[in-house]
Amino acid sequence: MHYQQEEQFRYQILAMQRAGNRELTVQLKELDLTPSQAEVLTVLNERSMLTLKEIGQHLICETGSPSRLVNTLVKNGLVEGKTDEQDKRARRYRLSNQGRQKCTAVKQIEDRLYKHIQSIYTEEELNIMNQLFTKYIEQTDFHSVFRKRSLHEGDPDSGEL
Amino acid sequence: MHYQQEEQFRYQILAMQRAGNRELTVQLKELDLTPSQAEVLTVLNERSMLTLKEIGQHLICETGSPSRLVNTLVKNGLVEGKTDEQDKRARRYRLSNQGRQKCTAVKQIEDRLYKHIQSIYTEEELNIMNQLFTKYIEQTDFHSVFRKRSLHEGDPDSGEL
DNA sequence: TAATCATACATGACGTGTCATGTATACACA
DNA sequence: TGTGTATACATGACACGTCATGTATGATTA
Repeated sequence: MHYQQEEQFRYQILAMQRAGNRELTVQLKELDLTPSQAEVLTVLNERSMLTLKEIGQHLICETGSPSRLVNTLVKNGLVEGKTDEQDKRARRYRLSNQGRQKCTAVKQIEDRLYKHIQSIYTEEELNIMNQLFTKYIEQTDFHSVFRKRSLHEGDPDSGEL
Repeated sequence: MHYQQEEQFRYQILAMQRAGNRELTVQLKELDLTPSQAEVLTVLNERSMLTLKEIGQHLICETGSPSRLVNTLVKNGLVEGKTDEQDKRARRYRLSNQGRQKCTAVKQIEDRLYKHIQSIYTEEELNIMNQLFTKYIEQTDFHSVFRKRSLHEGDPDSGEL
């Protein structure tokens, strides 16, 4: 078959993502959170008082602005938002106390996931894959997300907000 | 930071899948198809007269049975289904003529994607990643999908239907 | 045969990714 | 100032992945 490696690669990426997401979904259910919601909490835990647009720029999702996602978290009392004084179009969001508590619980669940990954791959193998992944992601819109969130190894800082 | 490599790995898998899916979505839009729908067509092109359950076992998706997905394709005239004679609970599906035509168009788009992957990675690099991915996927429900669809390199046959 | 359980599928619900569109505010500039 | 354009966000639409539940049919067995 033509492109056998490429086809396998494509579907295996899909399978890895789906499998990981399912695992996370199950674990996060006990916190009444979805993986997407947990990602927002994590972002707001690292940098507070972000606007919707800025939150979106830190997520591996959404071309547009994740208003529904954040509004669900506001409705559930995990995130507080208030209109920006300078720019009344924008709203700035931060974790509530309850949100901060959830966030530490999320961290524990993420740690479990990371331990699972460690049980499958050596640091060397992860390093190889991460470097190869970067080659692909560099060519996509997501590259800036990784820089902003300091998820790339050598990154000293994330640059401007 | 703890688990720096593992966290980067997790999010990069997500980003790769999202980026690839977006690219495919754009390309497939000119065929009025979604990536999921295209996957069903591809599966039915390789093996005809499958039941819903069997189709589901060949997709990288769905714990359950993808009835809506297939029904959309039936409604759009790309797939035909008829009740199984032996087992009246089951329905067997196959491509219509129109579905077969779409399928060749899908193949061209997939080839473009595979060429794009080739432009980023050498065969050697793909081989390394594929082997590492397999270590993860072996531990998930998706392992059987890859065997059934002969998407693993050494697979001589896919076993039973 | 009748009762029970398992299976194949359909369907409704929910959250989400994506796109298109609408609304309020900010800004630029004549 | 007023007018047009850009921006931040909200919202509706659609398809999908996931789960729970319902329905028809098949299989088992008392």
